[in-house]
Amino acid sequence: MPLGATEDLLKRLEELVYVRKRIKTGATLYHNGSQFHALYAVKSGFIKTETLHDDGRAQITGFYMGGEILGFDGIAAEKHICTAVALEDTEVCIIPLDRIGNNDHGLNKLQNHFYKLMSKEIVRDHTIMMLLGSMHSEERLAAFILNLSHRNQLRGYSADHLILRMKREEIGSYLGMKVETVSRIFTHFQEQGLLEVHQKDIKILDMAGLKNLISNHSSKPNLPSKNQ
Amino acid sequence: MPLGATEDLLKRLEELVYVRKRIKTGATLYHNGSQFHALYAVKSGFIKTETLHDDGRAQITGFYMGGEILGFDGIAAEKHICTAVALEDTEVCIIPLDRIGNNDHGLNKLQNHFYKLMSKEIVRDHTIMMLLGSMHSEERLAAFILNLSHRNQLRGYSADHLILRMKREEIGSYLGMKVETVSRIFTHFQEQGLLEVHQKDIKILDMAGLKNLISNHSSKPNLPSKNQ
DNA sequence: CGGCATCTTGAGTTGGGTCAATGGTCGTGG
DNA sequence: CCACGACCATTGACCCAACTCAAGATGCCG
Repeated sequence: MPLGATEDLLKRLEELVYVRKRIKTGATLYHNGSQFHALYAVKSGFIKTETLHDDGRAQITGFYMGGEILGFDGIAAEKHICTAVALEDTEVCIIPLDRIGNNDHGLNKLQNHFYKLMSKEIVRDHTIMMLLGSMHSEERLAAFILNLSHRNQLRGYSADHLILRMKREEIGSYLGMKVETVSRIFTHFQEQGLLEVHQKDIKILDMAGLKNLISNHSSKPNLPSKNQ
Repeated sequence: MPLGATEDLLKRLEELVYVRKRIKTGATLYHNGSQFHALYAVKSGFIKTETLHDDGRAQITGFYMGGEILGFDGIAAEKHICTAVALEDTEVCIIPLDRIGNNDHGLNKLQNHFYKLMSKEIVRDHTIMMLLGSMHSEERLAAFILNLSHRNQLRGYSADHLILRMKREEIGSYLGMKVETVSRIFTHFQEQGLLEVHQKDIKILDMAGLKNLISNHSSKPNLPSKNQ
């Protein structure tokens, strides 16, 4: 989720909210069903959120890296509807939501910021719905890589060198496909000269080629619908 | 999107926000890319929102009926990222967002309500990601029908009699499948004695059977992932 | 160096897509 | 009131993208 110029917000938050928390690789920050207490801003590290279905199926709903905020799902019912797990040692800032409501200190802008953040999360979700609902596997993976690249860049890192924090299975869960498919597509992209892949170390060789893959490919399920 | 006991909020809004708007069948409330001005509460009627991809592909991201609020996607960048189209003659209340920010009149609770509504939208989106990412077509359609039924019930109507406001193609776009598949599954459900289908008029004959279909069926893409 | 987890690759199957034809339903005009 | 045409829904036959199952390969950690 590209947060853009949220840096100022984060700085202001740091002044207000000094409570930090460290989560070790594999540990959970909150659980599906647990009471909602606060939002969390990722300081460093990497977190995945996943929803569990009754029958055991899981869907990863998001990956969060430095500068991004998670936990918005918990506000609605005051309990979380997904589980947040650290994929590497991670440090978060805890943001109790009531702080945001009490705007005695001219924090009105903060409120607006939060509306925007939540809206951004909604926009992100719509993008993923688009991915899942109307793109082929190759397009989804290309879009995923490009998104990670973009976020890497926003955080001041290279746009064409990524180190994946999640395993293939998790990419698959996020993008709605099986591990084997993810793996095959990585191989394929490498054969096409789009990527150079060494396990979790990815170099983007042909950014334009990847982008092209998304916009030019033909449709899967749906055509534009001119209602009426 | 089940909004539950939002009735009181709507009532209070009505006092504040007397601006109404009527949208005829097929007309749009706002467009992809247009400036964000306000949120909209559906008074009566039915609205779909759809995102357009550059290459012409479309994905329907939501259906909104009486008592539900749309437009949250526009807050982030102050422009809408989807298009809202009325599927039948519809009346909405216009909710300019700045009203929510200015809480001189003890509207703090209103703010919190809005956080909750946005969070609910996020939760809803996660549910759909789950649908699209890890369920088979039959399960998706079953979940869709059950969701409509539930919302119908919340609004005081029958739980087992629905009149679909959208066409098959739109259901397909929302659920990530083609019209033909939607149609075949309706036929199949009818053969199974789960539904009685006459065009857009749907009677649910076996609610339990539909629910069962969702939780008991085996997985498609992903198994639970016990990280580490 | 061995054991375990993750990733890759292959072969075979299938759910759902494509294409094409038919059947309903509704609104409009003669 | 009926006929025509437009749009939508259904059905069938065929096909392919992605899944399943089954080895291997690779890498990691004790």
